[in-house]
Amino acid sequence: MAVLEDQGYRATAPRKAIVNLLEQKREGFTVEALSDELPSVGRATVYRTLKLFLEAGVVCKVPMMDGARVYSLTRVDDRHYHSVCVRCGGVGEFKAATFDRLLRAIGADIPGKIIDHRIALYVTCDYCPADGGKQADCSNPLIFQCRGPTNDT
Amino acid sequence: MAVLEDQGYRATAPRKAIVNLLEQKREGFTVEALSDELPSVGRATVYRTLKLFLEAGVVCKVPMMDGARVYSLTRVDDRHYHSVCVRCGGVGEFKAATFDRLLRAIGADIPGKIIDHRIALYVTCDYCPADGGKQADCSNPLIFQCRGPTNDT
DNA sequence: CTAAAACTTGATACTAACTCTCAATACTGG
DNA sequence: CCAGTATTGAGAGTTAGTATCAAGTTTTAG
Repeated sequence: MAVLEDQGYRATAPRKAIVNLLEQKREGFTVEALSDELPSVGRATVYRTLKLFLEAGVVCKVPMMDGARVYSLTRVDDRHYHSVCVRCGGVGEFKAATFDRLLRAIGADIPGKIIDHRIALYVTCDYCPADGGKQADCSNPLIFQCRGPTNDT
Repeated sequence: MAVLEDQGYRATAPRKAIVNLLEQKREGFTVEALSDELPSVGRATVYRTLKLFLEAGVVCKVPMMDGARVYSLTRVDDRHYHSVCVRCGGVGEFKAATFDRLLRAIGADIPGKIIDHRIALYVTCDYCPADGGKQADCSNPLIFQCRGPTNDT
């Protein structure tokens, strides 16, 4: 919220309501679903606000395995990658120095310069009830740290 | 085309027309755009055919930087990654053993099992006319081989 | 070769997911 | 409190894609 105010946006009631709801969500969500949970807020406003949040970095847009794209609250501020559990739907964020380094290395092999990338991993997380229980039952911490095999720091 | 017949589909005129057009495309394309270029083929058929081609592995669905998803003819048969030039729009395919290996390693750091991934790199390719000329002028080979830094084979 | 069966097509209707418009409302600084 | 700016909500409009179904093709059995 403060992030928005820093950028000159107002902290209005609808926006607060949305942030509030976002903070409780471990799964990615569609704008439509969010809107349904906030009948007091107009659909257009939810769309507008999410777009605003995306630009402000408050949320990330994450591709699902079926190609659908959902939003997810940003938990790790700087450059990170996403993992999505196909069972509980939890959207995790992780940093991976190795990935970063590898991207640079690959950049050297590719006839061109890498200026951006899109990376998402689909997983079955260890915290899911094995019986495929609901997302709410999953204690996945959602934030990981990956060292990778060649980390030498 | 043969791929389709192997799977029991018929090689009909519309399908041939579509494959034909695809082979000339270096850029990713939307179904809509393709359909415009094939006025003799119904829109629904183009959609159906592309979906069929996607399942048969004849084309890939590649995310653009703005989130739009376009199709692109498959040039490398087995597991590969995509690079998209943001200038010429050329969709390249490359294999990267390092990536594969790294994914496995990261899998060990993540509390869960990686079952799939989505990776795309956005580049400015070296073959583009520096003045940002058209895609047609770009001689990007579209297929690369990336060894990466830790390749020991 | 012929006819029935199976597959494929095209036109159109329909749906989902947004975006746009604009009058009404809420905030803010002075 | 007031004027000016930002924000909102409702609904119309757009875009991309799916569903339906009668008509046309291709294949297969005879």
